Amino acid sequence: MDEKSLRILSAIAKQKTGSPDRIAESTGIPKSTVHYRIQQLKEADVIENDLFDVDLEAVGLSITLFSEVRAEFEEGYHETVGDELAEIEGVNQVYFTLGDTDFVVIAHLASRQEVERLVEAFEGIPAVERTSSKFVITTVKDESDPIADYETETLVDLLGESGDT
Amino acid sequence: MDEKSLRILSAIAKQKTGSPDRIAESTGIPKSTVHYRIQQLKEADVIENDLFDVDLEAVGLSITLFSEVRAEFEEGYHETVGDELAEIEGVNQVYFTLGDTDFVVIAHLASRQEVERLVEAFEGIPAVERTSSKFVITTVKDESDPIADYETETLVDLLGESGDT
DNA sequence: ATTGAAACTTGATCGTT
DNA sequence: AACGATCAAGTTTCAAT
Repeated sequence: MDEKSLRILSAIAKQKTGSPDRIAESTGIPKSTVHYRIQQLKEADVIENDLFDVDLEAVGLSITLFSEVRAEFEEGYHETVGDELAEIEGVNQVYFTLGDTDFVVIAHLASRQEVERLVEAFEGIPAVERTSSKFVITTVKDESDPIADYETETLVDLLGESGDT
Repeated sequence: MDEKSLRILSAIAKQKTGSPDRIAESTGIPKSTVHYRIQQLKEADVIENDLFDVDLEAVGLSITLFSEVRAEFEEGYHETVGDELAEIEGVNQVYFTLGDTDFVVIAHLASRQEVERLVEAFEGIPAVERTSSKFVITTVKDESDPIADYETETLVDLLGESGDT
């Protein structure tokens, strides 16, 4: 991972396209080189896939639910609980966190009924002790792909430590 | 938004590609029709853009930070505070939530120093009262695009209410 | 590893139903 | 609005550096 690859990644994120042509144009790097690099990045699983940004409102998933799920567990139990949470229909993200050692669950849902269904499902898991939920009123910012957030040079600085091609 | 468009959206999410060819192949809908529908969806801003999934670990952004930011404010102040939070370098998502009426901030960062910088930046905002942060240890699930999570038929059911072409 | 140019694959367009 | 055939545009490969 070197400066050139980061410039390409940054350009992809900024222009929100992976087209070799457009990336070549904006970076000044020839398109066959861009292509070559993107291949490498895919092979190294740095880039996983390309997909579309979907407007959640437009498809009816207008409710964003944050839940903190606290669970009582023995050693290793958290993986099981995490997986169980992840499998619930409608759950999009599950994080196991340090500190309070509980789960943060994020879901995008279509109706209040869906919310109720989810909370019930959470509490249906034996190990789950307590859940607390909050709804999103306004999404101030949703830049799920963070690469564009950093200036290329910042990234280069940050990555000065690990160095392999 | 009808059943056919949803089948297409679902296929896009599942196969993680927007290629008319591949969507046509998997849905049985002719590719020129798929193309036509995707155009419509783009025009209606249902599909916003295509982009790449980037492995955050691989680019050095291995720390995920959740922060709850509580702010004291008068009427309308929350937009200002939300924007200020969103502008901080490294912040990826900012939600204003109901219930405790505070902000949830999600950031992907490269180092502890970055974490400290962020927390300081949060607390540098005059209206901010209190912040509490937690780190992600394990990402159990990260399906940022939720469409694939729902079976097509579930989506069709959910969308039975609103109907425009 | 990089590149320019050639070869090919794919997405976008057009005309018909 | 849907679709099959056509065209334009794009990506991928190749050979040379």
